[in-house]
Amino acid sequence: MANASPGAENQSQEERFRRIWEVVEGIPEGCVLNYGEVARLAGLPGRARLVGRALARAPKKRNLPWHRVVNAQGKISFAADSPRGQRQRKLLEAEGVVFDDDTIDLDRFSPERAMDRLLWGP
DNA sequence: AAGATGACTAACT
DNA sequence: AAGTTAGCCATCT
Repeated sequence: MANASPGAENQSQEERFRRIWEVVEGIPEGCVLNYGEVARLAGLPGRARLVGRALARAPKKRNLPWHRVVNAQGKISFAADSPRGQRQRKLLEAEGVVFDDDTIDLDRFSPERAMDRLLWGP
């Protein structure tokens, strides 16, 4: 039988998650990327929501820098007063990401910009 | 099994 | 500036 096992259908989904996790792992310290961007880089354009799902289901074991993913407005996608929201903000601030009234300047803290800093200096 | 939900976003009011 | 709408689609009820 070609694909009667329940696991077979989940294979491609697992594959997508893995690609998303790989992209997130590639975000340098002190940088952030938004969900849509991560999706694009993972070869899944237009599927920002899938990135959120993938992060929610990421194995703890993997030690993903999940906190470096924020929404397209440069804001944390958890309520600012929620435990998760505060934890994410703390993690980011600890690596030098600056919040301007709950909002991060995505250009300033993009990995692209980090590369420019390396080449041209701050 | 069908409908709601959501760690989203771009495009419109 | 802030709210709504339409795409998105795997998971959860």
